[in-house]
Amino acid sequence: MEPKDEDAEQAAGGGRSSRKRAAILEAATNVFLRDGYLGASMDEIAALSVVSKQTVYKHFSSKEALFVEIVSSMTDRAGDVVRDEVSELDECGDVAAYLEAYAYRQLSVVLTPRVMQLRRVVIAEVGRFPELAKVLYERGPARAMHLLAGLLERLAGRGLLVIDDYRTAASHFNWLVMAEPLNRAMLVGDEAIPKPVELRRFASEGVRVFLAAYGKR
Amino acid sequence: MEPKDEDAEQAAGGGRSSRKRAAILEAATNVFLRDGYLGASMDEIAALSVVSKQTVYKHFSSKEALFVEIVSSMTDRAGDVVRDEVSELDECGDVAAYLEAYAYRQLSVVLTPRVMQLRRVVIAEVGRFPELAKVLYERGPARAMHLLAGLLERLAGRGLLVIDDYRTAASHFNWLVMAEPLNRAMLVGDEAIPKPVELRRFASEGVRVFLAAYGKR
DNA sequence: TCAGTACTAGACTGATCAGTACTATGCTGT
DNA sequence: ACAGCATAGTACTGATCAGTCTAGTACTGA
Repeated sequence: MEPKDEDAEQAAGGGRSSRKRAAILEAATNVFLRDGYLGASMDEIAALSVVSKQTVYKHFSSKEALFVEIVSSMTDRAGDVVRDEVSELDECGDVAAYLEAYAYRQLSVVLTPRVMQLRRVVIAEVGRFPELAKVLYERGPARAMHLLAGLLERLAGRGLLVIDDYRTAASHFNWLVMAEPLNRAMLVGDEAIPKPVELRRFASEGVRVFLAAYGKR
Repeated sequence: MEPKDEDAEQAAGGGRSSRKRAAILEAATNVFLRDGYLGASMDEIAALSVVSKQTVYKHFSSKEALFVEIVSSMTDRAGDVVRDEVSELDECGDVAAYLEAYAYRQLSVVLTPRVMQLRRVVIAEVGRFPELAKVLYERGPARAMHLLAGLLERLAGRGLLVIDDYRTAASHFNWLVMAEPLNRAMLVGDEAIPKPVELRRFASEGVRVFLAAYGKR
C-alpha cells in the first residue's frame, strides 16, 4: 500500500528514509543556526535527529554538503515568502497606504529570529562559502529590490510616482524602511527585533520620506 | 638610556615586552579577521608573531581575552576616525555639498576590507560574545548617528533643514547613503566594495532624497 | 515469507587545538 | 658584569571532531 497517512505524523511524507532525512535536516538547521558552521557538531546533529551518524552520512556526503543544503533551502523558502506576500497586496488608490503595507510585510518577513540568524551564519562564512552568501544576497535583498523596482515602475506608469531610476528608488525604499531595525538587530541580538507596532512606525516613516522624494509633485 | 628611536622600527615603542605584545596583536588581528574566532588557531598566531606560544599566554590570558582585546581596540579606533573626520568638515553655506562630503567620508571609512571583515567576524559571534557586538553597534553606527543627529540639529537651527525627530532623520540619512553598498558588500564580499567614484554617487543620490524630505521648503 | 536495503550502536582513526610544563637561552637595568 | 625576568622551543595533556568501519537489527516491498 502506498504511504498516504504517515505524513500527518511528520512533516515529510514518503518512506522511512525520507522521514529520517527530514529529521536530520530539521536538527541540523537548528544546530547550524545556533552554533554556526564550525561550532556545529555532526555528532550532536545525529543525536538530535535520533539517527545514527552513519545515516547522516548516507544522506549527506559531508558537513559542508549538509550546510549548503540547509542554507540554500532556507534561502529559497524565505525568498518565496517575500514574493508571495507581495502578490497578495492589491494596488488600490492610496499609494502611501499601499507602500506602507508593502514595507510592513517585508519587515515582518525579514525581522524574524530565524532569518536574522541565517543572515549571521551566512555572513560569518563569507570567506569559506562565498557562493552561498552571494546566493543569499541574490535571493534575498536583490530579489526583493528587483520585485520592488517593477512595482514602482507600475506605480510611476500610472502617474502616482516620479522616478527616473527604478533600481535606485527601490534601494532607497528598501533601506529607508529596513536598514535601521535590521542592522541594529544584527548586532544587538534578537531581543532587539522590534515589536509589530514599532515595525509599523518604521514602515510609515520610511514611506513618508520616500514619497517626499519620489511622490507625485 | 630611554628608548626613543626604536618605535620607528615597530609601531609600539617601549621595551621588548611591548614590542612582542604589539606583534602578537597585529598577527592575531590578521588571523581573527581572516578565520573568525573558532577558525583562528593560537599556534598560528604565535608563529606569525614570531613569538613562542608561552609568550602569547603571558600577555593574554586566553583566546577569548585576545579576541575581545582586538575587537574592542579596532572598534574604538574606527569609531574615533569617524568622529575626527566629521570635525574636519566646515559648515559652509551649501547644505547639499556639506552633506555629500559628510556622506562620502562615512562611506570611505566604513567600506574598507578591514572594517567589513570586522563586522562579519563580530556578527558571526553575536551568540558567543553578545557584549562585543553591542559595543560595536554603540561605537559604530549608533555613535555615528548620534553625532549626525547633533549636526542635523545645528543645520535645522540655522533654518537649512526642517526636521521634527533628529534621531529618525539621522538614521534615514545614514542608511540612505550607506545601506545599499554596505549590505551588498557584507554578503557578496570585499570585491563588491564600490570604487570612490561609485561612493560619490551613493552619497549624492542619498543626499538628494534626504533633502527632498528634510530640506528647506 | 523472504531478500535486500536502511538503520543502529559504538568503537576507532587521524587530526586539530587550547592551554600547560619545563628547560635552556637571551635580554635588560643597575 | 651580574641578577632576574622574559622568551624560545618543544613536548605534552585532554578534549573535540569529521569521517569510517563493523557487525548486528529493523524495516520494506514483492
